[in-house]
This record gives sequence, structure tokens and C-alpha cells, in this order.
Amino acid sequence: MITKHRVTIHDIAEKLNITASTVSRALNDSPRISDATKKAVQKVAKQLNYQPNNIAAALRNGKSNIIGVIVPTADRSFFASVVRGIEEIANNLNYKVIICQSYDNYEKELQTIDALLNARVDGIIASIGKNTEQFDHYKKVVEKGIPLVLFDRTTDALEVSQVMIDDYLGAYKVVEHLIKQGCRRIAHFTSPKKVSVFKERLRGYVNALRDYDIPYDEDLVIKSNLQLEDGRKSMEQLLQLDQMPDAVFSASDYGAMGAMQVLKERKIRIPEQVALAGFSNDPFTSFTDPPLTTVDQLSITMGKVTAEVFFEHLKSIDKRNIAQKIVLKPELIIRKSTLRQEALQEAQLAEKVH
Amino acid sequence: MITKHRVTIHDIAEKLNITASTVSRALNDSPRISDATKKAVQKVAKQLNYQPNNIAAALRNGKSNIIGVIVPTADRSFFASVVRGIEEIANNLNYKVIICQSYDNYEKELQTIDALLNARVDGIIASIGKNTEQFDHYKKVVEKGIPLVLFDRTTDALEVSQVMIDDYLGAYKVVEHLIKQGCRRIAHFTSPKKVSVFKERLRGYVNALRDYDIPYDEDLVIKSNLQLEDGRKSMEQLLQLDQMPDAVFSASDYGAMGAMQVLKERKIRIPEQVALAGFSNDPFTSFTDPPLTTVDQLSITMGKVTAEVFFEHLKSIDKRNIAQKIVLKPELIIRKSTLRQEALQEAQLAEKVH
DNA sequence: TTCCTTTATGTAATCGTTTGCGCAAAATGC
DNA sequence: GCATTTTGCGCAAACGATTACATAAAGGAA
Repeated sequence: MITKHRVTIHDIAEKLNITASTVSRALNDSPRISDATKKAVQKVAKQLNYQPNNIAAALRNGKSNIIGVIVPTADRSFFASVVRGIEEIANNLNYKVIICQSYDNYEKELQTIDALLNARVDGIIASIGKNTEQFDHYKKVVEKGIPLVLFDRTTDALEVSQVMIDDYLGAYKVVEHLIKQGCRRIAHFTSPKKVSVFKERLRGYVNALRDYDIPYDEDLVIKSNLQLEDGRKSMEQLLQLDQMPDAVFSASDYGAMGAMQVLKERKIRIPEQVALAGFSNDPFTSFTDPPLTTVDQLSITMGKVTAEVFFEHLKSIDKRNIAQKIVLKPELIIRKSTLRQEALQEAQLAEKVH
Repeated sequence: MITKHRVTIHDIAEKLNITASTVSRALNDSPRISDATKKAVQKVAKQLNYQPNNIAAALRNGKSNIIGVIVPTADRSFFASVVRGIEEIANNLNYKVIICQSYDNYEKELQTIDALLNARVDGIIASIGKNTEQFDHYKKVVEKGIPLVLFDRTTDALEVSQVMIDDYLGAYKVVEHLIKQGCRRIAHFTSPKKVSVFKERLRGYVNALRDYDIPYDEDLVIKSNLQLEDGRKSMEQLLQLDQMPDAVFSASDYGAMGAMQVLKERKIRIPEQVALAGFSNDPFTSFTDPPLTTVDQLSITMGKVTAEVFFEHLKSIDKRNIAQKIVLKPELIIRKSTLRQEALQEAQLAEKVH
């Protein structure tokens, strides 16, 4: 049985011989309404199976209680986790989350923002597409006075709050760790894109080498798209060198995984001959053999923090509170793929047993 | 500079000395408006930086162009992919997607549905929470005439369209494959929950054994929550048996991974001594060593198909088109963790080389 | 009694679009 | 040249909730 006529506050009002305004106030628990009326209203509301119409309220209030989230793709582990974190916080505050994928496509990003503005979201949380180098569409959001917070892939070209991890520090820690494990020819997989995260990771790599007096060798820095296949090719390329590297630090876990496959196919021992580290702590990294050392990006935390910063802005929309830049400290996750010393000891033990 | 007054069709109308209705029609490309007027309107719209207000339109039309998607958690690989697929289709049709997480919590699921109804979504796509055994909240959706389509975790208690994979077939294929690889004592990790997917996988397991005249041994069927730790424990339990199984088929990839860890720690060779298979084709399964045989659930496809079925319903809302049940054929992904014969051959080859 | 609060509710406008109906003017038919 | 259709647009009422302002009744103070 499908109810034909959607019940509104007017229906409730009629039934009680009061007006819609009283019903509205009663449902919103206004102090100006008597308890008796409130109870009566609620009773009839339940009885008629009344379902509030947020859209009508949104139109009147100029506030939809919906926020838009833009990510490159929703099924990349990192973004999925961030979305999860955002949704959790938003949900607790009675906000709904519209999710949009830009597919790292500038045009799509542009359209998406327009669509979100049309939908009258109360604000936008976004991670900028890889190929976006011009930010007018985001500026438009800011100019309309709509809260905007960026995470992970951010830009300083906009006067908005940003939440990211310290990619520099993460990379630095990795390389430092590799050096302490005795590695001296450390290769790095990076991206040619202008996305700051990769530039920061490269900077961490370079500075760590410098701080430990290890010469920088540009043959050891390979640029690619950092996917699995790219990692494989980059590793092949490294193996062509006169002298093999003794460690590879990939700016992505997938790149590292590609390298691992090649190394294993060639029976090159990890970490004894080549230590291997990635970046992101993608779920799969703990399941490889050997498990992959990587850098945790605190994805769910990032989602939550981003959402919190966002809602701060939302609440103080008039105060024009200034943009803040929150930099989370990433955590180095050390696993066997870089534990050379331990591996050596184990090997010695095995030797003795023989 | 923040624009104070939001520009509406009335502003455009005023500027052109026409009325808002004409502007509205012009923007919607109504045949009743002259081309000259249309062009003029669009020009002024652009000039004033007009941004349509979907909320007002939604109120008037009783149609929000937003759909709600409910998943247990947004960051589980499978659900993330489904969401991705849904968003892609929805986006092409100019719909936005609100994503909600139920966390497998019945209460939350209930509230979520209410929130979506309040938001006046045009329909709902959902995967039912693990602990949900009562479906009145979904019935309410149907009774309100709001399209509802379920995927993966569905129920026959509701007269709605469902999209799922043939869990029975997937499991059957796995077990058949294991048998063909020479396995005779095949263990199975399953769940005690009433969720049909696990029951179906168990049925596939049982029937495959029966069809190949292999006796069913209840000691080999272990119930757990199917997470990594559960897999470990279940494997330990199996190893206590007088006779070790020669294969383990876990109804989840994580469960299989737990088993793999235990087997490797004990230096039990996979697949020679114990073949191992999971279910879901989680991204990590291709990166384990050995790579894990599993069943692909076609997650993105499922998202797309679900969305397509959903939009069919949406378009024919009046026709009361009947609920359909779409069962996708899962694909068996054979990897080294079950390729016993190949492994044996390789071992023989290695022997000869020595 | 009169005036002033306080309390509880009603009136009506508003949010921005859409659309049925109506009405002129222009175009067409005969 | 007159009747009829077509074309192009305006009028005004929705959609459902919110809220500033008004109002009426009741209670209290003088």
C-alpha cells in the first residue's frame, strides 16, 4: 500500500486544529510552545507517519546539511579510508556526505564543483586531482563564501585550510632508516607530476642522503606513474646499472610492489641484497613476503581531522576564521623488507644450525 | 570578495525585462521560448554568475536528483569499489550519491534510512548490515514508493530488486578446482552469521564435495568471524587434527591470509602440503607469496549493474515494474596457492638442476 | 479596574523554481 | 478580409518548512 499524499506539518496542524507554524515550532522544540501541544504534535506526527522534508527546510534556511567530498577515486584504499573518516564525523553532526569522483580529470573536477554548488552543499572537502594546475573553480567556491577544506593533495594557491601528512618527514624517516640498516646506494621512485606530495617525498630523500653524507646519484632516481607496472619497469632499469642499488624507496606502495616482484623473480634477496620500502601503508603491504616497510598516512585520522577542521569553519562562517594548515606526522612502519641486520643474523643462525 | 546577494532567476528576469517564468523556461530549453530570448537569458546568466538552486527545484519537483547508498563501511575494498561503480553511473545521469555507513549496526541502519528519507533522496541502494534480521525499515522505504535496490547482502524478505554474485557457484568452483588439483581433505572457513552469502558458499563447498564423492567431515568446517586473526586461529585448530587437511578454502580472503601466515610460520608448503583459497579477490591477494587463489566478486561491475537496475526502476516508477534478481557469475581466479601440480613439476625441475 | 507582562498561538511572507492557464500578437488558412 | 492557429511570454499558485510580527488570553501589579 503506497501512501499517496505525503503528510506535511499542515496535515498535523489540521488534525489538531492548530496552525502549521505551531507544529513546526513544536517539532523543533521551541520554548514558546507548551509541553501539552508539543506532546500532542509528536503523537499525531508519529500516528500519521510524518517524515520531515529537509528540502523544504533547506530552501527556507539556506542550509542543506549536506557536504560534498571530492576524491580522485572512491576505491583507492587511502581515499576510501578518508571518506570513511569524514562520513563518520559528519554523520555524528547530522550532516550527510555527497561523494564525487574526479578521476583526476580537470574537466570532471570542474563539473563536480558546479554540481555541488548547484546542490547547495554547505561546504566542500576535496583532494585535488593530479592533473589540476589551475584553481579558479576552487576559488569560486571560496568566493561564494562556502567553506572549503583540502586534504592530502592540497595547494597553497588557495587561502583555505589544508590537512596533509608531512611527506617530507615520512620520506626522510624511510631513508634514514635505510641508511641505518647499512644501505648506501638508495634508489628512489618518484613521479614527474607537479603534485606536491611527490616533490616533498623526493626532498625528504635528497635531504636525508645529504645529512648522512651520501652522494646524490641521479641515475638512482626514476620517474614514473608509480603503479605496479611502473615499479617493475623502474626496477628493471635499475638492474641495468653497472652497480645495483642496495635499497629502493618507492614513493608509492604499488611501485615498491612492482620492484619486489622483479627482485623475487630474479632471486635477488630482500632485504639482504636490496632493501625495499614503499609509501602509504596500503593494506596489502603487510601481506607481502617479505612484508613491506612503508609509511602510514593515517588515512582515517586524516578524514576525521579534515572533517573536524571543516566543521570548525562551518560553525564560524561569519568570523572569517583564518586558514590553517594541519600537518600530520606520518609513522614509519618498519617491516622485514628493510630489516637487513635482522635478516643477516637469521641467516647466520640458519648457517649454524646446518 | 564575497557575493552577498545570491543571484536568482528573478535577477536575470529583471535585467531583461521579462519574468522569472520565462527565464526558467529558457534555462530549461523549453520549446515555448524563442531562441533569441534563450540566448539572451544564458548570456545574462553567465554574466551575473548565476548558479541554479537545485534545492528550490527539488522542492518544486519533488525530486532531488540524489540517491542514497548504504554500505557497512566505505573503506572495505569491495564496498569501496561498488560505491565507485554506482557513483560513476549515477554521475553520468546527473545524479548525486549520498554515502552512508551502517557499520553493520542495526540501529544505525535504521537512523540512516530515516535520514535519507528526510533528505528526500530519489531512491536508495543498500547492502544490508550483518546483524540486521528484521526489515521493517526497508519495508517503509518500499511502501513510500521510493525505489530500493539491494546488492550483495540481500534478502528475499523484501519485494525489491537484488544484485548479487552466485556465491554458491563461486564456492563450488573453488572446491572443484581444489579437488582437481588432487586435494581430498578440504577444510572450509565459514561464518556463524545468518548472512546468506556465507551460507551459500558453504553450500557450494558441501555440494562440490558430494558431487566428487568426497565425504563431508564436520571437523574440517570452522566457523569464525573470518578476519585475519580468525583465520590464524582456525588454521591452528585444523593443525591440531590427527590428520592435516590438504587444502583450506576460506570464505574470506582475510581468513585465508591468516591461514597462510600460520602455514608459512610452520614451514608448511603452500600448495604442496596445503592448498589455500580465499574469496573476494581483495586487492592484496595477488601480492601474497604464493599469490592467493580466490573468487572475484566483480565489485565495480556489481556497482554499475546495481545502479543500472536502480535507474530502470526510477524511470518506470509508475509502471510498478517487478523486482528482479540479478545474479552475477563470479570468476575463479586461480593463483599459485592452489596450483599443486605445477608446483610439483617445478620442484622436480629444481631437483634435476641440482 | 486598568495597564502591563507573559504565554501560547496565529498570520503571512519567504526561500527559488516550476508550470498550468491565459492572453496578446503574429502567422496561417480559406 | 476574417477566423483560426501558432508563437511567445506573463500571472500566480504551488512545493513544505520557518520565522518576524501580530494577537489574544491569562496573570500580575498598581
